[in-house]
Amino acid sequence: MPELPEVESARRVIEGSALGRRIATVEDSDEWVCRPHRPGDLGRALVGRRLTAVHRRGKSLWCDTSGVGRARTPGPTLGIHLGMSGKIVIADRAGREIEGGDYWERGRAPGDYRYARFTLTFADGGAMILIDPRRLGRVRLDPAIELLGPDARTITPAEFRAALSGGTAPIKARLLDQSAVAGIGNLLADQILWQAKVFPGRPVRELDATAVARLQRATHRSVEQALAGGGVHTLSLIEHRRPGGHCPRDGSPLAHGRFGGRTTWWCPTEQV
DNA sequence: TATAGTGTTATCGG
DNA sequence: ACCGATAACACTAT
Repeated sequence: MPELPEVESARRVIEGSALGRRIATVEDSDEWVCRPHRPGDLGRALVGRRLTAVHRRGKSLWCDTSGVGRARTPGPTLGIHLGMSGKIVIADRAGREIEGGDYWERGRAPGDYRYARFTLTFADGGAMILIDPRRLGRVRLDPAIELLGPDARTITPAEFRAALSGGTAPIKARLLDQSAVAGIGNLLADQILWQAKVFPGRPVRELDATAVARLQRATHRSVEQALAGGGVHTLSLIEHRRPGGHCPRDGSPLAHGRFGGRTTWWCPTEQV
């Protein structure tokens, strides 16, 4: 289930395997995932076009589309959000599947399309499919990407300081606020706070400059480690984030509670 | 059987 | 109005 690193691997799969193929049919009948569009809207907008590029900011993906036929005017962008249980599957011409990242701990058999919520069929016979059991993902045209904060992978120190300044929210709630910093989910937030040795419930206005700097470095380090390791599950705190788990640095029993509306785990001796 | 869950957003309350 | 907390969304796994 995707946070920034998993969404980036889905982006790379689309980039490597879906660009340039002409869209022949669109299955957009899931009115919840495709809201506010009506069934048929996405098909009318996309059939005959090709995906020409795929971008990511935070956990949001969007594809540029070509003009139809010889028309120069590009089409709308196709926005995709994976929600909590979304996954991109690409089938090549031979029907073989490439999955968008291995972040689904629970395996899915190739060819299991029970939870297909949106499908582009290409003229060459392949397809790009959004598999999403919980239907918390989203597909829509021309999504408002500008509402998101700077991407957590590339945010600058000045942008990071601005994102954390002002307000009274616990730092964990602010890290989860996609309009402040885009891409940090519940697990990544716990890892970042643990790495920076900051208590998740600390109000942002109480953070001094050194804590903010530690948080920024921890954000970059955690994102890069998760990208290299194949997902947020491979991060050190996350592997111990369960009942009976201990801090991988000092061995203290981990504490858990609720901040920003989400279950939170932390080291009660190091995170202050 | 009851509950929690790696995300987002509308709504509620201070 | 601003800010933060909460419930709802739909479904699966424990």
